[in-house]
Amino acid sequence: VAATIRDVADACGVHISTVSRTFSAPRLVNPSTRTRVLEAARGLGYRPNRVARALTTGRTFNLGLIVADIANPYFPPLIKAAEAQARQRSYHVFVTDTDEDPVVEEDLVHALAKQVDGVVLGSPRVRNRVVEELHRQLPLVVVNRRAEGVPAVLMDVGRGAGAAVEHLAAYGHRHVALLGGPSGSWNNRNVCRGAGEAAEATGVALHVLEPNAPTEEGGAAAALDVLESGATAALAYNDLVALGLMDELGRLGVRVPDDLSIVGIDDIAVSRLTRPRLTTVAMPTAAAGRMAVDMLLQLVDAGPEPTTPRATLDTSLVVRESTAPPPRRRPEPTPGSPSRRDGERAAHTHR
Amino acid sequence: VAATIRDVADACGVHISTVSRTFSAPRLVNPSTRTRVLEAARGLGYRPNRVARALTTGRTFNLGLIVADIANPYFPPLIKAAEAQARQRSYHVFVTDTDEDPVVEEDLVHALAKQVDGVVLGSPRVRNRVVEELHRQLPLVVVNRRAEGVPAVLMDVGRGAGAAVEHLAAYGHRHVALLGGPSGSWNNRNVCRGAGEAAEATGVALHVLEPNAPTEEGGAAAALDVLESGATAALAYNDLVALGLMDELGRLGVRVPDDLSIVGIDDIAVSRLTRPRLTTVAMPTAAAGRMAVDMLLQLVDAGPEPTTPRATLDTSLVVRESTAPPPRRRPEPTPGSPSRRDGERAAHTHR
DNA sequence: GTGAAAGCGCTAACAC
DNA sequence: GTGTTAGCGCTTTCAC
Repeated sequence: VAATIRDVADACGVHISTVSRTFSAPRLVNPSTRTRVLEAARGLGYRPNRVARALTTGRTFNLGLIVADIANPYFPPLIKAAEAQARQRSYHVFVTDTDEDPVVEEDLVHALAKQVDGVVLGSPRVRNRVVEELHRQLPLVVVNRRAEGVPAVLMDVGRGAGAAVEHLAAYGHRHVALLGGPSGSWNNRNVCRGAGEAAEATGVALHVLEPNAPTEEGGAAAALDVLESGATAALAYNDLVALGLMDELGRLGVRVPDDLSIVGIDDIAVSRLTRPRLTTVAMPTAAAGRMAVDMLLQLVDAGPEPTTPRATLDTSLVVRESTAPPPRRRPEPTPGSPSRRDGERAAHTHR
Repeated sequence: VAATIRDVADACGVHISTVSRTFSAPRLVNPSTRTRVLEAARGLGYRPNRVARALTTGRTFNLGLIVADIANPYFPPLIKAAEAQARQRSYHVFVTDTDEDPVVEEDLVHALAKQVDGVVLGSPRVRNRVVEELHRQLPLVVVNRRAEGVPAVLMDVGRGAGAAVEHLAAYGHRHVALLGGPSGSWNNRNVCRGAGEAAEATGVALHVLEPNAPTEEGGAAAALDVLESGATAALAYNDLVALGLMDELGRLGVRVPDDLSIVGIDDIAVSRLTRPRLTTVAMPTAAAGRMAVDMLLQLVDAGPEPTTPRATLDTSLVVRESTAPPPRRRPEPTPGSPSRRDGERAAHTHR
């Protein structure tokens, strides 16, 4: 039902190549015929078919952006910055979510392959081997991952995690629990490394706990483990985990920061709105999104550089209210505090 | 550099159509040649070019999902549900963000047009005329918008807003401030209507304030207006606005709910983590996402139905801790409380 | 400045 | 079951 280039050509008695030029290289066509074509096109509601165009030119003017979990507030600033940057260069960004599943992630790159001019892989969950392999098949920039020969935007979370541990040590904490994240995540390895080194340097005992899901639920689920570990402070893989933990501790009658200190990582928007406000390691996600798009576009326009670009952005510790000196006695749950997360929900709904 | 269908055909001495069939209609080709083709394909790293395929078939097996602001936690559950539903039917979802800009929104639909089999327009900001026009050009399902002849998934936020006002009235509030949202939003019109009707019915005076951005910043910016309005309670266009307002009121020394009650709309995940926990109107966003994809796929597979489907989902008031009876005296800001949002940030960063 | 012709990578009748 | 042919909508040499 949509008008094609031929309809427009017929409508104003020119060859299709003239119509084509009017849209892709207007300067090559006589101004008067150009306006005639444009008018006919408008009358018919014609728009060049981007799929057909892509088939001949090999260019789509789309970029793909793949993230592990779009519901994690960590990603939106990165996404929006990437989109803004791309839009400025007349590219569109297609965002997709892998649900933290490496298989889905790999599948998505392949699915996007010919439909975009390049892909930004945000915090990949696939293994390095796969990243390198994918990079051979299409322009690829990776965020928070080091892979051989693959352009990358890195955020120095190791330092940030280290600063967090030092901050806790300075308060006098001697036992810190570390709530790990996805094992496929470069980010997580760096958190562990950075925290570990700082712990060693400051003589703090680091209790590394099994990773749960990197979500509020994961954080809530870890509450008892944290208490049992005997730690007086916890460093969480991300703010969501920290917030979930903090909330669950509240239910258990453990006060933050009086009984237990908590540090998150990411500095998502809401961390500033909770009570207590969350102490956290701020990640420069917007800058990372912008930069990833810049690198990708350079890759697309100019081909692979002789030297693979790699940018590392600084993180910084933001001290708010969820950290304090350790209590005299180790924290314990107050028996009798119910732990139902949605108790308030069932009772009051209209109709 | 990527292998084409011809490379595979040559590699195993068959015609390209046989290769084509092995991928799009395997049952039509002899099992033995099929495995030969498959092996050659694997050896060459061949994958059918989805763009080329789309050009002939007219089908991409992609869906577009356009949202006003991906950073608004209202959308992710809808997005994830839509993706899950689509994935189950082997479709991919491309998400894009309009930045609340109607012009970008319209442009995005056109850009997506031939690259997807249909689009879900989540909470459109464009005018109805435009929605109807777009619907004529490609399969389209709209969320939270009624437009002539356009399939829609609606959430009955009017009722929810009404329930919120009734809840406040029952507590004894007589003056309620209403913080409106984007004027292009059907949702906002319904909030206003629902709240207005309930206010009338319960004898509550509704103070409708100028809409700010539907974000935390917008809510914070409205704090003084709310106080000046003389209201003892506020209903916000969404949870983000409510949370921003609540936080700013805290800075001004106004206590929630003791001095002022607040009700949000959406029930985003974090509304359960703030102190006080936010009373809000829960929106069934995940169900809406699922349903929108179902409708769209039906539209794509079966063509337009004789009768345009329209589903309306219920909303429900979730009473938490941000509402209470009005104070004896009207709330006033405590002079001397500074209102710097990021004051804590500048001071403590490592290096 | 414009037309003619070839072809991007694939599918879909239609023969055989 | 497989090969042949035409063509999806567009761009891009190459002539004129």
